[in-house]
Amino acid sequence: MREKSFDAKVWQLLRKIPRGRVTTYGAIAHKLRSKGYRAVGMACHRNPYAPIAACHRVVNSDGSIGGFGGGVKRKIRLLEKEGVKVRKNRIVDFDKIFYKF
DNA sequence: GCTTTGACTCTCG
DNA sequence: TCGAGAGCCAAAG
Repeated sequence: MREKSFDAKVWQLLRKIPRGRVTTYGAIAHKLRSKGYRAVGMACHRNPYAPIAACHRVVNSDGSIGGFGGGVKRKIRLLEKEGVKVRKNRIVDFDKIFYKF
């Protein structure tokens, strides 16, 4: 695996996130040796692996949901369904469910 | 090939 | 706790 665009790498990483766990754009960017936090977010938005890449499991560094194509509410709903508790657009026990690569 | 945009993050008040 | 401003990277036009 190589010769892939920055976005492709992001999608590959997202798919590694276990269910019930969340990560941050910064963590992904750091893993990619880049500071393109924003680029990571765009990769999710442009992600063709919608159901494969856990774009909804990626949140802001503060544990806030951030944004989601289609509605943040939708993202929260998915997270709660996976076992992640969300309170006022913020992840509960974010430090505990935070997935480190 | 340069300019604009975006699902971000950090710092200051 | 919340709001505003500045900085960084990559893809699309």
